[in-house]
Amino acid sequence: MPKIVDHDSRRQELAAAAVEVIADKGIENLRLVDVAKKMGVTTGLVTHYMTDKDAVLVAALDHVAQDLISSSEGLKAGSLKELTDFLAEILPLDEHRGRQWIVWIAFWSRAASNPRLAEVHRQYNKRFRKALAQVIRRLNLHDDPTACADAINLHMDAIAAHATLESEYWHPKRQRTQLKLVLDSLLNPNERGNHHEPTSDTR
Amino acid sequence: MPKIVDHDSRRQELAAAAVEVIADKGIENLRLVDVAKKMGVTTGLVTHYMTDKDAVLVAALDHVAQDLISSSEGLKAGSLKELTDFLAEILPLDEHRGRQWIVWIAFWSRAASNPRLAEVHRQYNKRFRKALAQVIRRLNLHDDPTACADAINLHMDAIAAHATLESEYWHPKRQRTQLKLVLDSLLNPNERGNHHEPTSDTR
Amino acid sequence: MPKIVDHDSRRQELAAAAVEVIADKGIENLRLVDVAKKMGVTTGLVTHYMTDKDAVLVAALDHVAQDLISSSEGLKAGSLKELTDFLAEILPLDEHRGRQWIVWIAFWSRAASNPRLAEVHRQYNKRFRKALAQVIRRLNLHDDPTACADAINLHMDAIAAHATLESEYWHPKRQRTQLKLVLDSLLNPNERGNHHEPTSDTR
Amino acid sequence: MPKIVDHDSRRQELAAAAVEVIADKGIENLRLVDVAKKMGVTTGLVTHYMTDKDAVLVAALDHVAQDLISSSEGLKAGSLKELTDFLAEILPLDEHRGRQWIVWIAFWSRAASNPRLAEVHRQYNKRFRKALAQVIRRLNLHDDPTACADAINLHMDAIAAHATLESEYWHPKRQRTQLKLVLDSLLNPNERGNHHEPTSDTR
DNA sequence: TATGAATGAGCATTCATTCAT
DNA sequence: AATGAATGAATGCTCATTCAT
Repeated sequence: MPKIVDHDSRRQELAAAAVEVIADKGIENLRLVDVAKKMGVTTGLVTHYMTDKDAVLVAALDHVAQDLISSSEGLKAGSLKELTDFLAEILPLDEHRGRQWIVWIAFWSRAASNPRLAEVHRQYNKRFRKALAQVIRRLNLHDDPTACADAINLHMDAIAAHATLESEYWHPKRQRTQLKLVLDSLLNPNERGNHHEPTSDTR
Repeated sequence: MPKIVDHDSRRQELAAAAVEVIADKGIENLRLVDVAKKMGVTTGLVTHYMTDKDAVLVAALDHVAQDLISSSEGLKAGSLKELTDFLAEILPLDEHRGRQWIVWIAFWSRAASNPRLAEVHRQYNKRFRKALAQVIRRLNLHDDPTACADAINLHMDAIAAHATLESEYWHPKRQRTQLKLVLDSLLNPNERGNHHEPTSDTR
Repeated sequence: MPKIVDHDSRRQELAAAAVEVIADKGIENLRLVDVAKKMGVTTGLVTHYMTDKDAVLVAALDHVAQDLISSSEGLKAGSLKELTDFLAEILPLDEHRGRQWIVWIAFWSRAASNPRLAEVHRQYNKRFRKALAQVIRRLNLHDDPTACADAINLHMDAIAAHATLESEYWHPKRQRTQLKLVLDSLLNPNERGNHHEPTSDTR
Repeated sequence: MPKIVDHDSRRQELAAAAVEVIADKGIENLRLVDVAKKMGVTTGLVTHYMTDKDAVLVAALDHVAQDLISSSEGLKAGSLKELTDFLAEILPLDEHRGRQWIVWIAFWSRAASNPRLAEVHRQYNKRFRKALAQVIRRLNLHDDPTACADAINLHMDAIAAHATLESEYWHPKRQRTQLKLVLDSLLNPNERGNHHEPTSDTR
């Protein structure tokens, strides 16, 4: 009997390898040979588990999104401070997070012309916004949790995107300050009474 | 006697054609042949005016950035309302602006592995932030104009990016609401006294 | 204790499966995986019983040739009519025969660059011609049985080949008419006295 | 202005080169690189004039069919003898004709799974049969010219096919004898009155 | 005996780039 | 200035074959 291999874990390894290559060379320079090399296998192995290059891209996007977003679900934050800290932990403040964001952002333009990638993007954003809205609602931080969750979702992406492009300007301290500035402006734990009418759209 | 041709305007036409192709097919599907076809000329013409494909990309990025940013410099906004309206005008609320943003965003990941593109990005962001900071300072909307300008710069990119990916969710109305939410939270024409200490960095 | 397996029957199954795949997809699209799939086994099984792809091809050709030719040996035809009927039975008048001929013909070009396949072809043609010549001689249908057998051998292949390519034109009725036309012209049960001198070559 | 090139003649050269390669190595071993090499150009040139490999195949088939069939149209044969001689001239009696027939036959199985190739095959057979039928009718060689033309069309293909597979057995003399045997049996310049009822189908 | 994981050579195809005209 | 013919490197993908289990 041949070696038994867990197909799923093999696909995860491939996705992880693809993520590394994208972080290193950019998505436009992703070659299946490099993904294989990074895993120490051959090109044939890659197409053995993935139907084609597109599938590798989808797997890579999904993999990195999982890493970035997963911890947000079931978030136990008990205060604005804790929420801020949690979000700061996701920002590209260190090498590892930086590489993840490079990959996440690399797919933005790709998704514009690739429905499958766009769908993955949509799903993860939706989950992230939902998780955020729950916390905002629970802690009573704003009377339009949906719009606020939207704003935070956007701002996280934006800080990260600019940090990958202008890393010198967007050093860790500035990222934190920026995050705090926006969260503090948007959310107010004590003084309620917001002039924005809640958005009814809850999708 | 050779035909007299305005080199600069020819290069502008090429850049504009490249922008169209990118908006249509995505930057990863940009072929020089298609750029030439869009202009009704041959491939040779493209390489006659541009040293190589990279130069075409730089020109395209520069072209679209010019379109998006130019109006912000020397901005005459006399109130928060006018600033908001001006910014809304830049958002991808219509087809034309939408295509411009697709292109601008397409270069985000590209810039990560291409210094020349990153440089263009940096320059335009800097100019945009500077223009915004001036208005904020002039109208006395916040006591840390730089950080606020940063936040707005980020948020504009973020709204646009998500709008290109999730156009259904980010319909024009939601884009406006989101913009207003953030600007109103950040900037306050009357009630001054901000708890953030001004950032000293002014680059 | 290892399972007891009849090697020969296993190889026959493989050959039959290969024949089906060729009839379905064409010989140039024959993949060993598909042969395995058709049998419900794995690729490894195929190479376990066949040294390589070439061996599979040879086996498939042999298998289909056997089906097409076998009944001709020891043919008991007692008249031109019976001979004609027998030959008609081999023609691609129905789905089953049609598929067999597709495969037989598929090997014609293949054999041109593959000695082993050419050899199989030669052997079966020789046996078929010999069987035909015997009948012609026995029934005294022509005084050059060899040349006549050649002609019939050729014509059977030709009708079948054209029938696979132009199935609409070469509908069953036309195939029969054509066969009868040629046999009646060539062979004459009563009126002997033929102006062709018998070919001496009997290989 | 660049070198002006006659696209059509370039495509003809490519087709001719492809024919040579097929005759040399068999259609299943046709590589575009070899076609290019045979012409002394590069692979890029091939795809510059042909959309893909399939187009090369179609062009090659068309090219060889033209060579084989063309002379039959407007055939001036004034007797059965002249018709026989004309047909003999087409048979693979020499190296050159032999190579052409190898290619023509190579496409038989290919056509079974490729509609475009099948169509070319059909067209040329139709034209050849039509040309033959005209001669038979003009010389009054048979009262069912269509069926006879069919028979001759078939028999030419069959002799050639077997000659490529069993060249030793089907030496030039046997090919001629076989052709004469069948033509003489089928067609009779003097003794008319055929027992076959003419086929009405004239397509 | 049979499996199926892994290999890696082979090949069509794409496309930026060059250059003679 | 502009053309477009030709190049050739680069790369995704296919698939026969090997081999450990």
